[in-house]
Amino acid sequence: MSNRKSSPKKKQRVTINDVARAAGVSNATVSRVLSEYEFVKESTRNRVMEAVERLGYVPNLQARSLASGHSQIIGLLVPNLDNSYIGTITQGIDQELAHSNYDVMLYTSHRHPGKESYYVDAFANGLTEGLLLIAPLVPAAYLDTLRAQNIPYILIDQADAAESSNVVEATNWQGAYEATRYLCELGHTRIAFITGWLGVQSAIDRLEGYKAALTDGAIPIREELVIQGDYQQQTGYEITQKLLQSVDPPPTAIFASNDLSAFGAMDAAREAGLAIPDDLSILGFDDIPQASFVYPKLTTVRQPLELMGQVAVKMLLEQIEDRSLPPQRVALATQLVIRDSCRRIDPTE
Amino acid sequence: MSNRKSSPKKKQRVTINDVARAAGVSNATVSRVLSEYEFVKESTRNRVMEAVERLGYVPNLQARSLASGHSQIIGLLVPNLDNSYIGTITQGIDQELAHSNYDVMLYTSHRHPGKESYYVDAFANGLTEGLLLIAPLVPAAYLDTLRAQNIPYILIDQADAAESSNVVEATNWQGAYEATRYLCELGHTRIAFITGWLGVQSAIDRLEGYKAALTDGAIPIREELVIQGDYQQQTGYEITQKLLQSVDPPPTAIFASNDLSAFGAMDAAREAGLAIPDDLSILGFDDIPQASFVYPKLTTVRQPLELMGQVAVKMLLEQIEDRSLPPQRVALATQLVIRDSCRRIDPTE
DNA sequence: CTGAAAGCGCTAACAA
DNA sequence: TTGTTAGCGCTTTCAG
Repeated sequence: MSNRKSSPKKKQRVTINDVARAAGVSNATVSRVLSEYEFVKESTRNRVMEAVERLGYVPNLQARSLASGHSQIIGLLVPNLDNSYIGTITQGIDQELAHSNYDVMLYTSHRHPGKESYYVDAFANGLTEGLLLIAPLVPAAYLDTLRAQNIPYILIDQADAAESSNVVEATNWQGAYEATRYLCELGHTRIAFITGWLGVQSAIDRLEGYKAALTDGAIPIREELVIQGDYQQQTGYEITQKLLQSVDPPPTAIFASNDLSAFGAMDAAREAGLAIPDDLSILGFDDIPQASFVYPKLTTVRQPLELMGQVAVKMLLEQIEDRSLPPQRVALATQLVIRDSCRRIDPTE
Repeated sequence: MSNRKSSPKKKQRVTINDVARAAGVSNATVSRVLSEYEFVKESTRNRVMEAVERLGYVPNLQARSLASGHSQIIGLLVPNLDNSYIGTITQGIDQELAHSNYDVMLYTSHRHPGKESYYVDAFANGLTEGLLLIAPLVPAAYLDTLRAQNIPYILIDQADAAESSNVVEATNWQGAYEATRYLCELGHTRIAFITGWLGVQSAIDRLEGYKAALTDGAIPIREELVIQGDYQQQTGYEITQKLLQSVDPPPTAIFASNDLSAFGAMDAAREAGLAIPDDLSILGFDDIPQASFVYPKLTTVRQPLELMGQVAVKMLLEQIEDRSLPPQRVALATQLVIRDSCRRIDPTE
């Protein structure tokens, strides 16, 4: 008989009822103690905590969410994870989350390329209380459903047309304007521009900033110097190769829409036998960590990536708490970081 | 009366019962259809699917896991996300996961530094069916509990002493040996070594490989050339600065335990006015994407990071399916990738 | 081949 | 201050 209850092999999970029994209270009381409900007698609380301790009880999350309607989980949708642009933003997200009780589900959009509906389902399944979308993604594929399901979401570094989206971005236009301006002031007149993926607004804004600065500097915009990229290093490399071969006279400066593209450009330039910045100035956008570690150190427009992540989390949690909050858009200031990849040239060159 | 049911504002979620009612069957039947149970009459199945479609029904994940005991979620625990070492592994994880029905929860160990217990709870809460741990982490803090809870886990790029751990790693010893050997063959005799964080076995293995190669090359091991690092770029930078100042005669080559440290070393060397590889050869470990984009391109020991991620997922899913599987350890081959950061020197130099 | 019914572990009124 | 009682939405016997 006695060996019945001593069987330790029962790997059954400890439930709230076990704790309740052990503490001689009802499960409701245990629940109250665990959710830090105020009106529980000190002694009862102690008894419960002791039992929790002793049994090694850990609440079951799905049961809790099912009953309460809150999962305390947010989703993070990213195109991929192989560059530190995303990584840095995520760092910020993470920091902010440390102050909260939320955890994060990771969704990568390339896991099911073209299967946006898969994700839409995943978001709608109730697991996730809100969503952080980091650019560059094709938001249109998700956003309608998200709105229909009334799931709060924040777009990071990419605006969309709908008024109802929350977005955290940087002052892309201004950043690009200022950077281009800087290049002009260094005497450059043949400034090529490698765009980002033009499916997102931020890429368009950067392009517009570039154009505006040229116009203000009385430099004609030459379409053959504006090439469509996609934020990938490899593409930056290929574009630059082509640019250097086919445009005559060649540009004296290249402004890339993100640092990764700029790295690609540097590489192509070097392969073409051009010294940076002596033969060619290169300027990036983002200021990811490697920007200060490549050689020469990359002059770039800093986006406050970490801060963007933090702000996004803050906004999202607010929206989750109070669904009636009006949508917000915040644009954080960019800053030109002058390092070693651009040099002054004689205008007559 | 009629306006009662036309009220479209009821933002209540569509449940399985709604579908059942709409299709004129029981919820059990809907469940069967959705879980692709074989023995459902064709016509019934169609009716159900039609209703699912029409109502836009998406199953609630927590309810499903609660009832079934399976969440179809695995956890990914990483130290951080700001470098592409983790990113590349994650890429592999992701690819493999694309074939499965599992999603991933992301836990970063620096979110709650020192609060390992927080994570242990998070893992034990039933949300996660298994765990992928990417180095460098302090596994001891988790593993006991994981084992006690019988949660399957895989250590990536870090072994631990316990026989019972599943691990996916690379041939660290051999990789380091071969690389050091290469440096010797280039004529180097003063080869400094920047270790990784010695809390993980892989870092120790690399150190041992380095030492063994020196010994085999009849080169004495000089302790002042072996400096303890931690896999961070910044640390690699600081160590190299010190190394170049304080050791006389200075090393002619530096072998860093990971690429990030190697980048730091390159930077310090350059600041000290040394040309790479002319004045100093530098060799890394990992072959993260940037390795081929820094200047000069980094010679390094390639770890099959993506593959490691894929294999880890495969192993984990197997373990989840069948908890009784014996623990496995697989070591994937490394490969020396010779690029431009090392050069032959005259032994008399 | 399908339905009824009993939970999974927890929360949240409602009583007491 | 605490217990009782319904569920949350789904899966899974067990009958039929």
